[in-house]
Amino acid sequence: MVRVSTRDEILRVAGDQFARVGFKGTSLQDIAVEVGCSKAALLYHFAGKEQILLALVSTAETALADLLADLDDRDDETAQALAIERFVDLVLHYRREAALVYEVVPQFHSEPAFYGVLQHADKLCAAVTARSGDPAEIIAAQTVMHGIVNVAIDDKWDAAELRPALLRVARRALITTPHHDKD
Amino acid sequence: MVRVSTRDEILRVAGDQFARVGFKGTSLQDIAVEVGCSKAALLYHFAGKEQILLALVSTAETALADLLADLDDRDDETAQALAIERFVDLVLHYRREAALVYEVVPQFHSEPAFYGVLQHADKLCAAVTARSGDPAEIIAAQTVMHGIVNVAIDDKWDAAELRPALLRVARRALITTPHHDKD
DNA sequence: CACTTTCCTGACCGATCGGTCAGAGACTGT
DNA sequence: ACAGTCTCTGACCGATCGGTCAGGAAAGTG
Repeated sequence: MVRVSTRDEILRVAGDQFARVGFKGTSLQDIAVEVGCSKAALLYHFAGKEQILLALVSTAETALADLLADLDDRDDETAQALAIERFVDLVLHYRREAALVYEVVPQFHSEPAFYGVLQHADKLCAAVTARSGDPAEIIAAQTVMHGIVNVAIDDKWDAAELRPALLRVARRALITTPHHDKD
Repeated sequence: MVRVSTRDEILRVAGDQFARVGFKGTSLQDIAVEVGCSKAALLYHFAGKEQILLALVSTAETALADLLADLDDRDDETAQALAIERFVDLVLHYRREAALVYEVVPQFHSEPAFYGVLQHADKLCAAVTARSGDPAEIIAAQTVMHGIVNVAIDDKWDAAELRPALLRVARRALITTPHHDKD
């Protein structure tokens, strides 16, 4: 039996609920019941409901920052290919956190605490368009990225099945260089 | 000054709010304030909060059913091309309703009232994959469709700019026939 | 004119929301 | 044995939630 700290368990359960039914759609009571503790215990570990979300988002923000750092000294085409692959892997690894960044964070559009992660998401969007700046390419990138995050949330498919399929659709939709993608 | 019925105004405002911050994230009070009537007025026109959502979704369901009917007697490739184009136009015309179908309805997974529209969405998904049945193609279709709906919600772009871009990304990602798409 | 229907309001209801607080139990170092 | 810290609980708080209800203003209808 693995000993998991209550704090980690809260984050796991809350991330799952937030991603499935939204921030407002999840009550502290819901989380507490699934964790198996009292509502007051949640508020012992976190200063408030919003702080739980913040902790989850900051996990995603760190992962996103690492990804962007690896893209820095590459040329546009290499960075684009790498960004696509790393983005898919990131989303598959942090399914819930990614869903939060793309689904619930935008609802807090005036919250300064989320500026960082949204800025990172914008940079990543630029990377997967190979910094083209073309509005149509940006729209395409956002379509694919939002789509990937959405599909990754529901557990109809597992990661092994999802990864090649998502990589293929992303490359088809986003890479415009003459040579074609391989499966 | 155009006279709009309170009922239509409620649907407009509620659709907007539901799509932006979710069903649970929108209170009847919020809707009433923006409509400019009392909360009780909402409940005079609709039997409950959920009935407002239901009315909005049934609008989408009707539009979706019309789309599917046009696909019936076509061969797979023609139906696929038509489905993609009609889907984009449908989403651009019913932005809020489409967002509801793809974002908030799945949160009510056990609600029989939504079975119809979800079934329609599944059929449409099959159509845009040219009925291939290949899991990878289904994943691709769901990615693109979810992405399109997501991008269409926020009003960063207008329909005129969005339409060609969405059509292009959808065709690139989903059409596998040897001949390529044109812009 | 009286009568009905349509549309809407303000007051109110119980339930649930996020959050506070005093204190209990377990463990640690002295 | 004692004090202190960490983790957690049950009782409780004011605010807000979705929803109900009696009744009023306005507009048709006889």
